[in-house]
Amino acid sequence: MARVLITSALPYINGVKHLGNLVGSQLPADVYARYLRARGHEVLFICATDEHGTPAELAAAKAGEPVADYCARLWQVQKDLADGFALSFDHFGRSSSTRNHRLTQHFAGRLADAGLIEEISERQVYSIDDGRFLPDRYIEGTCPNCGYPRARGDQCENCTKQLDPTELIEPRSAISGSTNLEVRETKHLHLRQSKLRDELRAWIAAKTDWPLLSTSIALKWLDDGDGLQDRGITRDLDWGIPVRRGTDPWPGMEGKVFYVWFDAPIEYIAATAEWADATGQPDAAWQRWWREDLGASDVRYVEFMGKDNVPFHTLSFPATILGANFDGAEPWKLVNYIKSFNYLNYDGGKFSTSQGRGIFMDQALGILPSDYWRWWLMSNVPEGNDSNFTWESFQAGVNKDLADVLGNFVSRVTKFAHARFGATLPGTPPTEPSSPTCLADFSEWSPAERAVAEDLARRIAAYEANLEAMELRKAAQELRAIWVVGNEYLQSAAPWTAIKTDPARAAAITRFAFNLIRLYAVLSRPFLPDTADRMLAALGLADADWPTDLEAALRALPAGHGFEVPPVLFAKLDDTRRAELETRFAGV
RNA sequence: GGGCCUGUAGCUCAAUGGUCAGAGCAGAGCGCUCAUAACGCUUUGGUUGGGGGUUCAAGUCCCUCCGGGCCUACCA
Repeated sequence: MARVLITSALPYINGVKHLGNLVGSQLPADVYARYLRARGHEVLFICATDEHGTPAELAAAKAGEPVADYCARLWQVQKDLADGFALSFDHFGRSSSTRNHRLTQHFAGRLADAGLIEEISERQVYSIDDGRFLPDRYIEGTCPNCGYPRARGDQCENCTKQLDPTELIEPRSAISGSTNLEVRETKHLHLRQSKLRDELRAWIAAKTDWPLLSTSIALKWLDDGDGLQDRGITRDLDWGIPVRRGTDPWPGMEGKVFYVWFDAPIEYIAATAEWADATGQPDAAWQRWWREDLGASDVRYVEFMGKDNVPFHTLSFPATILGANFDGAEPWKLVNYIKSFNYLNYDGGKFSTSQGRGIFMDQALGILPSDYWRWWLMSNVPEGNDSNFTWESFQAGVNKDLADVLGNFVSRVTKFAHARFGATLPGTPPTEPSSPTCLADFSEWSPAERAVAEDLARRIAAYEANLEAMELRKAAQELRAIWVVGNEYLQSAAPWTAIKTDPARAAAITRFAFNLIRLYAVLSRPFLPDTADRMLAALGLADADWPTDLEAALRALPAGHGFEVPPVLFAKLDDTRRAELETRFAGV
C-alpha cells in the first residue's frame, strides 16, 4: 500500500469554470484519486479556490460586494459544482484561509533568511481615478507598431508585438477607461530563483518519465535567453496576504500583499492543514503528507494541471520549497510527478468566459448528469494535443459508449433475467452463502466463461497499467473494451436460446452476466462514480472491492441473490436535442 | 522574431527504429431477437503533409519546405 498525495491546480475564484478548466486538472486528478483509493492506497486529494489578485477585486467591485464576501460566495458555488461533478476532494480549501496566510508569511520569512529575497524599487503605471496600480494587461491604448486601437500593455493582440505599457499611444485604464495615469515608484520583493537555476535544472533533468509538456516548458524557462528570471512576489493590492516576514512585520512593505502566484501553490499545503483542522486532527496529521522529516518521506506527490500552470509548478513553487530548506531544517515535499494537459477547444475555437463561448460547469449539469460529461471529457482528454469538443462528438461518445455498450448490457441482462427467472439470480442457492467453495459448486463454468475470464484478466491488467501511468485516454478505451466483452459473451452464449433446451445452462449464463455487471461497476467507478453506484444498487450492493482475484470476483453473486431491473442508465442524445444545444451554445 | 509541440483511414486517435501501420466512430454485407432500432460477426478504406538523407530496416532518426497549435515571464 502506497501513500499518494494528489493536488489539482486551483481554479481561480472569479466565476464558474468551463469544461476546459475541468478537464485539465480537477477531473483527471479525481479519476486517478478514485482509482488509487479503490486499489487500497492511502490517498489525500486536495484542491482549493485561488482567491487573490486583481481579477477577484474587480469582479467583486462589479458585483457590488466586498471582496471577502464575493470570494466566500463564489467558493460555495465552486464547491457545489465540484460536488455536482462528483469530484472526491478530501478537502476543498481556500487560498484566503488563515492557514495559508500563516504559511505564506512563514515561507517568505524562510526565503528571506536564505538570502533569496531582494527588495527592488520599480516603476509601474498607477491609475489615479481607479486608485490602483495597473498590471500591464489592464492598460489599453493604440499600438505603436500597427495602430490597433485596443492593444494591451503587455502585447498587441492584433500584430502580436510585445509591448511595454509606456509605449502605448494614448494609454488608458482598461478598468475605467480613465486616461488619468501616471508612473509611480513602488517597492517590491523579488524571489531570487535565478540563484537556484542549476539546482532546478538538475532536478527537472532527472524527470525523464514526466510528460514532455511538463519538462520542455520548464527547460525553456530555465535556459531561454538570459535564463531563469527572478520574480516579483508582492503586489500593491488590498485583497491578499499581507506581507510579513514570518510572524514579524516587514519594514517598508506595509500595505502590500503577496502575489497570488506566490501564495496559491502554498495553499496546497495550507489546504492540507485546513483538512486536518476540519477533521479535528493535530498538525502532525497534515505534516506527515508534506514534511520529509515528519513522516512524508514515503509519500508520492502528484500534481495535475493545464499547460499554462507548468512554469509555476516546475520552477517558482519548487524554488520556494527548495529555498525554504536552505539550512536543512525544513524539508518540504517536492512534487514527484507533474501530469500536464493541453487545452480543450470548443467547436474549433477557444472556450471564452468573456464571450460566453463554450459550456460552463453549471450549464453542463443542467443538461445531463455528470457521468455523461466525465466520460466524454476523459475519453477525449487533451493529453498529447489540444482536443476539441463538438456536440456531434459528444453525442456519438455518449450514445455509443454509454448507452449502447454499457447501459444496454445492463438492461438486456437484467430484463432477460427478470422476465425468465424472477427477482433473484436463477439456480439452486448455496446452502452456505458465505462459503467460497460452496459458491464455486454452483457456478460451474463452461469453456466460454473461462475464455471470458482470461480475456478480462488481460484487459484489466492493461486498464490498471494505463491508470497507474495516468494514461487516461487509453484507460477509457480499455474500459470500453472491457464492457464490449460482456456483449460478445451474451451474443455467443445466447441464454435466450439455451433456456429452451437447457434451463440450468441458461441460469448459469445469467449468473455469470450478473457478475459481469458487478465487475463493471467496480472497474468503471473511477470514471463513472454515480453510474457505478446505480449498477451496484440494482444488485442490492452498497459497495464492492476491486477484483484483485478476478475468478472470485466473477463468482461473487450466487444463485438466489436478489436484484432489481434498474431504470435506463443512460438516455441517448437525439439529433433534435443536439441541434438545440448547438444553437444555444454557439456563443456571441 | 525566438522556442516547443504537432501533421497517420472520411472523423477522433494508437503504434520501445523491426511481422502485413492498428482501434473506435462513420460506410457496406451477414447474423441474432435478450436488450435503449440496441448487440455480435465479417468487410471497404492508408504513397503515414511534400521532397531529400542516414540505416540491413524509417510513421518513428536527420535536413528542408508546407500546414495546424501552444508558450514567450506584471492575467491567473
